[in-house]
Amino acid sequence: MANEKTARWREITDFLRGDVLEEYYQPGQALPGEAVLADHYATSRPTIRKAIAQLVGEGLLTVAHGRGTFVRPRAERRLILIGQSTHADFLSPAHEMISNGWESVSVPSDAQREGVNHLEPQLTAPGSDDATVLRIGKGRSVVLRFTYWQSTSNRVRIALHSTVIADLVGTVAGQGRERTASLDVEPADYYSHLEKTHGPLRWTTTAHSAMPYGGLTEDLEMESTGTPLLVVRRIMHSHDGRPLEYTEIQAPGDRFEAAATVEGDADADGYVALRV
Amino acid sequence: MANEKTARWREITDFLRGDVLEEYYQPGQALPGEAVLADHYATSRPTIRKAIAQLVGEGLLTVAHGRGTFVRPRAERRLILIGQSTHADFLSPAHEMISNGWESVSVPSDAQREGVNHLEPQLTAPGSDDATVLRIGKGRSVVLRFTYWQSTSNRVRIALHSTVIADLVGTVAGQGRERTASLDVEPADYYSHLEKTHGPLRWTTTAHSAMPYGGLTEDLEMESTGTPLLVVRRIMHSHDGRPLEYTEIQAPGDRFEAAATVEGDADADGYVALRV
DNA sequence: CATCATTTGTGCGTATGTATC
DNA sequence: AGATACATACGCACAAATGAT
Repeated sequence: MANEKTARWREITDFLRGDVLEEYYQPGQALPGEAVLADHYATSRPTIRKAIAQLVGEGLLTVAHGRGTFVRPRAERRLILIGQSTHADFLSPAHEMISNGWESVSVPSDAQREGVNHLEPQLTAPGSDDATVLRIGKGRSVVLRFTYWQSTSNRVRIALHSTVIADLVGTVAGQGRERTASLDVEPADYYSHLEKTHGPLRWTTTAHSAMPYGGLTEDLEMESTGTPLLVVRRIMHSHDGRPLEYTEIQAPGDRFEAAATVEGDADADGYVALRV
Repeated sequence: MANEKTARWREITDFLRGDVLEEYYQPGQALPGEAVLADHYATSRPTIRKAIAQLVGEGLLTVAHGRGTFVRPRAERRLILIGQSTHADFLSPAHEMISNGWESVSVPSDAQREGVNHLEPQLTAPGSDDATVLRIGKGRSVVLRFTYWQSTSNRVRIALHSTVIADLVGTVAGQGRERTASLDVEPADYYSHLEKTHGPLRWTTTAHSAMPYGGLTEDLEMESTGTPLLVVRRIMHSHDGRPLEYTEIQAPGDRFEAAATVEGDADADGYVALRV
């Protein structure tokens, strides 16, 4: 026997997914209310809600409080060109991004970061990602800069972080909580300084995906679930291969893609968002 | 006043996420049982389950029926090198991937595809993605090949698809359901044939992320939720920019990253999985 | 502007099933 | 076999957002 019974909510998930993929419910269209669906499938509202939650997690539906459940339209993805020959410091103050259709925005999570402003260099202990990527111990110090950019054309946001090993742009004395530092180099001069002291520089660019958590979904104004992040990392290496700095771009995965090589005319309109 | 009340399950989500990120619960470690947590936070089991479900969706926890809830360890990511100069046909029969540490595997969803075998060229109507990427109408035909590869070293899987516009490798007569076709070119010769007839070829390689759905999570043996896909697409263009074929790689987003440029010695061990 | 119907969100209780050890 | 832990499912009540009246 052993009837291999599938959970009711999974069955309903499959039914609804089928209806969405076959465009029985079309993009942007509202699904019947939860009560109606519960009635239709002869089940309870919690079971329907579970099925819907699953499809939201798969990126196929969005739910709007008080309005209804909708088929999520697929957005066009803009390109982040990676592995380019030029390697600008996107976190340099007054970067040319402003003239390229981006504007700096403040985000909800700014409220939690008292006294820390966008682009203001901040001396801190490395996070575990920082420590791994830069191959340093947790006892060392890094200079952190970050900001949020919003495209003026379509309001899509990205988060930008830069992490530099602190010793390279300043003098760090002591360690742990006793640590003091004087930063000898202006942020605008970081890249040229590092080129002088550790060049010729080499670069590694990677793209991966992850799920956003905490306030990031709100900061980037993403759908709360069902949208992965596209994370682009560019690591600056010294001439002998030691990591010096890295720039991380966090972008909504439904609105951006990374491209290594592009077919000719794609460059034309606002299709290319960033050259990394 | 206006107390801005946050939902209880969100508060608990934040508590638990903090505990995980600060490694109060360490990677691989089990959390207390749902009943214990419910008691600890003076709430009910469904509320605890909702918080846990959220963190599973964020990729921080995994739940094992009958065993417990665990902090998800972070796996190393292997590289998919994109934008390389060589452009092999990964779907060619007996491709050298076998000698490079990959083996072909059958997957659960094979059971649903009656009569269709891996790597067996299949004449079909283009899916909506195919139609968009290849810039053809739904009325045209394409030749589809696909297979699943598993790394012999760490058992990680990827899915590979290739879609060729059917006219380019065979003769299609009629349309719609009346369509018949004779494929004039052997799959092993697709690339050389297209080079001859439409070369010199040009290539575009992109990487994006998306949420997997349907049987794909099982086929790739991914965590059922909380893991995005990394999708790498390589499009073959004719000398005059017309898309001819495209190869799509679907990989678990927690196990792979795409890299455009790599720092020297990364090549050494099994770190580089694929050159696309 | 206020009200009301509709729709989704939150939360608890309860019962039972199934997997693991 | 029994204990423990997670999974499924239903019912209920009330809160909050939305849009129409």
